[in-house]
Amino acid sequence: MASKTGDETQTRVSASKRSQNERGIPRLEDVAQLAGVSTATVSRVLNHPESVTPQMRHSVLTAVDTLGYIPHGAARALASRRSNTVGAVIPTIDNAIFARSVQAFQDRLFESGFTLLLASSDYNPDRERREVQALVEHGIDGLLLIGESHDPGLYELLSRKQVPYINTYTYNEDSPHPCVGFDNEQAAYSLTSYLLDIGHNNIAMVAGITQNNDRALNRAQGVKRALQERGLDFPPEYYSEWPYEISEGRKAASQLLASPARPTSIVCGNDILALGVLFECLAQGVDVPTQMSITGFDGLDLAGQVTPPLTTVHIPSFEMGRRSAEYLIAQLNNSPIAEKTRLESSLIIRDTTAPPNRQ
Amino acid sequence: MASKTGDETQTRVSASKRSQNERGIPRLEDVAQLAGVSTATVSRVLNHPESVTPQMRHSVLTAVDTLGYIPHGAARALASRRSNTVGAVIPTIDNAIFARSVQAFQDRLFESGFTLLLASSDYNPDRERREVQALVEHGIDGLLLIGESHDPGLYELLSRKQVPYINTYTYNEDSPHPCVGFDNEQAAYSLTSYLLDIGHNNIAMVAGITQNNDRALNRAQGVKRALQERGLDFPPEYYSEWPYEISEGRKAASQLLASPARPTSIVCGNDILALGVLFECLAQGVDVPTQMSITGFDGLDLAGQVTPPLTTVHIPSFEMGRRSAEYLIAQLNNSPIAEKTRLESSLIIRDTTAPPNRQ
DNA sequence: TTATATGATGTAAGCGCTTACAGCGATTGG
DNA sequence: CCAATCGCTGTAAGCGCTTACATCATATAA
Repeated sequence: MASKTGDETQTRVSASKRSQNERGIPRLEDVAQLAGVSTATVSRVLNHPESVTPQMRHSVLTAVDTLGYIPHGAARALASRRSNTVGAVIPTIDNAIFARSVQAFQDRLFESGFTLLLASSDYNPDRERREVQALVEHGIDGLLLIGESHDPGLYELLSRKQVPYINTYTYNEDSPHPCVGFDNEQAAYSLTSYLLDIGHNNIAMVAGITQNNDRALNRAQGVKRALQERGLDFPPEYYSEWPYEISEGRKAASQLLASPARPTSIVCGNDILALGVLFECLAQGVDVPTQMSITGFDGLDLAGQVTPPLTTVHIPSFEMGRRSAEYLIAQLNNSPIAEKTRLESSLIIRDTTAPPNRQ
Repeated sequence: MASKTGDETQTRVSASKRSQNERGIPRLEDVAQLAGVSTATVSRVLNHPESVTPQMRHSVLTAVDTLGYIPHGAARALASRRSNTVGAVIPTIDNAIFARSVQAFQDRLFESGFTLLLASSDYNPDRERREVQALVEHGIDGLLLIGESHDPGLYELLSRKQVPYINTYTYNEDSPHPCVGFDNEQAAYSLTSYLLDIGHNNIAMVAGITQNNDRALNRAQGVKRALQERGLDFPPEYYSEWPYEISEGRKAASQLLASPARPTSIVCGNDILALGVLFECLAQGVDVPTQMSITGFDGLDLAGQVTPPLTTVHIPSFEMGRRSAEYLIAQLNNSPIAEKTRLESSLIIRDTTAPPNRQ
């Protein structure tokens, strides 16, 4: 009866009921037809298998299989108001640290049936807003952002569209936004304090570009606070900002090394910059750590492999990714979950730091 | 007249015409209402602005603006059979080389209005197939893949769904699949020939894992071919395969260095492995290049920054990403474009290679 | 002037799903 | 024994767009 082409019932709607899929791609209706059930039932076995008898389930699944049926995501999203897609906009894809977070984020999402839509903004807030808009248009159910300072239009967009989001790589008690991260300022403060404790009072900083980058800014602020607490400060030539590239780190170091009053240590905004600084020192025959102490930030694998291995701050990149996914999943299920979670970073003291060489 | 809630016309279809969007999110219909035009017109100004009078365009755009309207991607995709979304599945996100390609790929797509859906497979073909399936479900218009050897089910899926795709990081004249890439085998062959030419005949290889990785396999084959051409071959302990990690490269090197008959040079499957090998040699006091020559593959920035800078093969990662995007865009517009494009890699001789030290 | 082409807009039928609701047979309680 | 309940399945109304087609006003040709 139902297993034939049949569309006798004079529903006025279905003037167009193509008995077979044109274009050759099977639709849910084709599955229903082949299994001899209604489309509703097919939809149920696909989405709520427990609400259907085992034999139904079996015959539908068989039909799905023989047709090689693949659900049409857009149609599904339109009808269910859920895309099972989550977005992430990161400053750059070309950074192992973000990569690790994103990997963890994606893996956790995958477990729960979500697909990740990834975009990068190249550290440009305007581009970030546009990327977010594109993602929102594509119907993402949730969004991951790096850091806290974003274009106001971006936040407005999200609230207008009621898209749950999470800021990561940052932790700010007083922020109105949910976040999963660590305290960059505090971490930089501790790191600098360690340097001060072992006797350095001649500290320079090779910072990242702080404009539009709250993480870089907070790190620089943490360093300054530690200094000021001991009555110290940067002379102007001891503080500079650079893009996160090894070659930039080298340039920064070469400036500092050429300075009449060399610092005894260089704090860097991240490991990439620190590696550049280290390589330049080595190239110029400046011994590390006896003649120069160097610190990084991020805890890249690489930092532990170079000679001498780099003193740095390990940040919970994996955990941030995973927890961020969990936050969004919870939001989407209306499960309770903390709006902010603070993770710890830790100082890893290796061989690029030592007390200064008193002369 | 039309600017009011009005739905007097007794169309039977619209039993449900909510005069205003519930849930507060404006729909295209709300824009039409506010602008006093039909939904078709709004759709036109959004998608084919040239087909509409300037004043129409203006008033519609104004309405879009005041409502903060954002198109609903799923609905658009369903109606137009185009998602403006392109997928990419890469083995790992945690590799600067893929990152650069993906960046270029994304940038080019962005120019043409596409959004990138990125996934990673962790070098696992089964997972790759599942990721592709998820992407296809989400309605991607095209797909980028790394390498040529993929699960047969994956290829079948793509052809059944008629999704255009491109293989990259590989170039194979005889493949039935479209590709944009370079010849890994040939590049490895040239590299090895160079080593042979400067006098090495005691060459070991620290390869990547070749299972399910045609690039790694081809590189290993290229090395072997160069060797065999001169009547040489690997003794068993001179060839081994390792995951792409610096620490693995160190382990590999430490085995080789402990061997009774040390090679005079080590060819590595990629730069990461080579860096590990280099670091281990340095740590063990083996001078590079006088006591050991080392080569990498990929041309990471980092490779040129370490001391001594690494001899490696530069691969056209940026170009591959960009060209791949162009291939897919052309396919989607039915524009003519070559099915295969061969790009060049180039040998970069730096300071980790030198003639062997005759003793 | 009238017929015809032209260009801009409106009408409404879907795109392929999900899901509220209705229907129906089997079970259960009184 | 009948009504109420329960568990499963089917019916059909959308979800928010795009686009073929119809319509209408205006320009053009004859």
